[in-house]
Amino acid sequence: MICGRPLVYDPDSVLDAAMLLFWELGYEATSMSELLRVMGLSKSSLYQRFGGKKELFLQCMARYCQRVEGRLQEQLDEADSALAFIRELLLHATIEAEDKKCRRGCLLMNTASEFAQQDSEIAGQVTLGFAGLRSILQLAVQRGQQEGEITPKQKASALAEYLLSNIAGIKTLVKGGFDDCQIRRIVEIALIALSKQSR
Amino acid sequence: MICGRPLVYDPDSVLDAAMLLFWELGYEATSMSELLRVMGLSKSSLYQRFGGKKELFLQCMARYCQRVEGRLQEQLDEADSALAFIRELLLHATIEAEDKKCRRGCLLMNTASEFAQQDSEIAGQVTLGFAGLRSILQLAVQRGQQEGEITPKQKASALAEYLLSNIAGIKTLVKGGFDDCQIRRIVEIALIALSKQSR
DNA sequence: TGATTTCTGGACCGATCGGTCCTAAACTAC
DNA sequence: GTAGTTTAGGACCGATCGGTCCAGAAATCA
Repeated sequence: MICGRPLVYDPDSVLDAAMLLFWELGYEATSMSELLRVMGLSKSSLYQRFGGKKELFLQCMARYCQRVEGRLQEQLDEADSALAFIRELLLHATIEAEDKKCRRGCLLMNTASEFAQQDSEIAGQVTLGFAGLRSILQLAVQRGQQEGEITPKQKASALAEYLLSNIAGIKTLVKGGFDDCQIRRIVEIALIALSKQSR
Repeated sequence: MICGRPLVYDPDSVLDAAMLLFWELGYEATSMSELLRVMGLSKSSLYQRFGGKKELFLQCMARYCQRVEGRLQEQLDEADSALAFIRELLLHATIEAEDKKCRRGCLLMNTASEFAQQDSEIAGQVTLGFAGLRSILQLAVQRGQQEGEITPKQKASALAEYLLSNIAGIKTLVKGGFDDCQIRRIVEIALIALSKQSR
């Protein structure tokens, strides 16, 4: 049995702290020294446990995606109707749009925007994250179609991608300074395309 | 009359070079040394003429917004129908979605995403840019309503914001790796909300 | 020609970047 | 106890960051 000096920190919680900082500032604007500060551990501990900055970031991304997907799946399961779930999801951005400061948006969207396709590893993680969200949205759309609240005239996959696009767009506008009233108006229009009367 | 040594560079064209680099890499990931390289001038010239990195960036932003707004206004004026103009605008992102590399998106959206509301000067420039785009989109929607291709049941301003959101969302998905077929499907769904039959 | 003005090239600056490495501490197994 | 193993702290690294400054070049004006 191999067992040396025990850790004095909880790997999960320090990873959460790092995730929050990356989420708020973005990858480039986050320095290792700030990460060390919020994670509360020494340089050698960070490098030994998590690798370098990029590796740490990838772990944060994976953790973020996993957590978001879990939460959404849960909310979808508990929702009275799939359409209500989708509306709440789109309206979620209004929370950040109400108070001005600290609009961190969505780590996945932020990363897609910051890196585009410049780094293959990060692009891969972004693709994974998008696929995860897309599949949950697709399930929601399919359920909505069965429940009769969403038009069956469009493929569920296409509507899911449309919704993903709207989430990304709304997050961007909130970051750009849009307020919650504007966002609410956008959401209501965005939902029109889902409605049964369309086309 | 005061007149010293003449400039050996064209201020407009070096500003364009800087704009392209910021556009491709984002603010944080762009270094002064790289800017000097692509602009082809010496450090003292850059600092004397454009101020520091942030001032240079703000000038690039302003130039970008001004140029984009001009181009869009022109295209709208020349368009056969306002709806056709809007469709083309949304489909514009498919160009970058066709070939994989170098997906720089839109400098304005990128900046909104990178800075959120963290820097007041930059946030102000982003707000200005959004307002400019919004007003052009609103003109287009109004014209489309007059032409009978866009529903009069929604306010033009709300539809304009909805379109802005969709542009932002599509740009983000393209950066995240979506291909042109997926984008085309999203655009067609996004346009449903504008159609006269809706609601 | 000389004075004045402006621009250019690059030396130079402290600070910070991400990252390595070495020593000591804390634990288990024997 | 001692050996073996893993963690923690922090000194230290070269590179690069954005930015300043100064000497000299190139123009106009007297």
